[in-house]
Amino acid sequence: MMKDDEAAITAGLAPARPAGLDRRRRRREETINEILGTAVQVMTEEGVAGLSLSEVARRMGIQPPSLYKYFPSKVALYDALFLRGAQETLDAFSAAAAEAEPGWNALVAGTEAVIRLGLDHQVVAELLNWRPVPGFEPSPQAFAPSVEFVHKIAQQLEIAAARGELDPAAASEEGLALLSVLIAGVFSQQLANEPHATFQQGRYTRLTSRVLELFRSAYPLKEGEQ
Amino acid sequence: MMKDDEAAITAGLAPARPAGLDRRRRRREETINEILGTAVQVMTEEGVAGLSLSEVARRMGIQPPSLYKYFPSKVALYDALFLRGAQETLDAFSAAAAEAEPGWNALVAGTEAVIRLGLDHQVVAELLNWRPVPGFEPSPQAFAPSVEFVHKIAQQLEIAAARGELDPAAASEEGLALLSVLIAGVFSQQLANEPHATFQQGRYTRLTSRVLELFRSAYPLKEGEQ
DNA sequence: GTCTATAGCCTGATAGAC
DNA sequence: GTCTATCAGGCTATAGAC
Repeated sequence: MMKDDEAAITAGLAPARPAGLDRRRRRREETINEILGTAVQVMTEEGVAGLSLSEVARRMGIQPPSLYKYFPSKVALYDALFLRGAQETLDAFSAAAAEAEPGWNALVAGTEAVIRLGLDHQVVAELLNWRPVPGFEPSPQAFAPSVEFVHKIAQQLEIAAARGELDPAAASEEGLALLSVLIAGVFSQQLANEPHATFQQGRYTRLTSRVLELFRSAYPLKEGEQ
Repeated sequence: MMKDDEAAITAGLAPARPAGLDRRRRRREETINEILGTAVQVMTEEGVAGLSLSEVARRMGIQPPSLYKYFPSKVALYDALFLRGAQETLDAFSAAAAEAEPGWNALVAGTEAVIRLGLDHQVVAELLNWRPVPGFEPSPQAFAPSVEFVHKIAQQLEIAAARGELDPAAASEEGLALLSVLIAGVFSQQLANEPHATFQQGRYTRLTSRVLELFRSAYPLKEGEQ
């Protein structure tokens, strides 16, 4: 059984000054990335919970014990996948939001970018948003980007309220919960019922902007607000 | 369990043949129900995909091969769980809707009942709404109640439109998709983030009526409609 | 319909040689 | 860091006695 070790992040950063060590570290990171990529492939075929270290090793042409030089346990591998996925999600939101006008427009752009990313990396999205692996919970470090992500959404809600694009009540716990319900609804319906559709054509994802407008209409500006 | 006591009691009273066959069939159904119930327990602890026939047998105090007298394979067991869950969901919706005024009120009552049922039977709800078991797809028979369920919702949308509670545009493919997005959003967020909360207290489920009102406002009556 | 026994796989993880 | 060898267990499913 899984010993339920510390789900430590194992992308160990050695102090490494000399040049030879640098190259070795780079090779190590490449191998780690190959393991993560192969793991995603396996999960895509066998389900998130169906990940098998033996199968990963088999596909990489190495022996299972070698994997333990990079990840001390299966849980640690899940943790690394979670961390990478959460960071990518945060980056996608930030990048899309940064290119739009701050406030409501940034929120819409960021949301769409995150849904698109999730469609492209479905198993990772499952790992991030649901709880498909009993016994696995992300470590605080792996979860940190997700926290930051929520924080950024709240920020944009506040900006939108300050700009008079939404009623200030939208920038609240309730507003955040409502927004997350709408986005999760679009995403989970699409994934469960039509996982291979594109964002544009998906029966549910194509409702994204309609749903976001619905959110906006839930917090209409009151008389006298800008 | 108590099955043995019951068998002992009825053994002396049972008339010759016809009733004997009857009793045997009833016992068989009881065993099947016990298997299904135990399977739900195991899935609750180990995840939907973590269901193990050996573990079911262990908890029932029988040997694994005995299970094969009732279900020819593990997939067949999943299928039976799916069928039972889908039927219960349909029944819950129908019962709640029947007690309310047909149309919008019935839709609201039915929706709430289904979400409550899902909260009480979370693993079954996962099996019904997501795809947690790679390689398992419900058979047409097991899926039939789900089809009927969607049909009933569409019916109530039409009734609501006919009664002038919604714009007729709500009774469309798009309206159905939008409604399913909203309900799935509430449910999946609650399950993923606060699975142990009650319907009343859940950070997301308590938004249910707010979200349904939002749906209604997405299809406002036009001038001149009743 | 229950059981024992077992086939024929799979898994995660460790020890230790090279 | 790679390997072989192996532990110690898990699993689904089948065969056949009772």
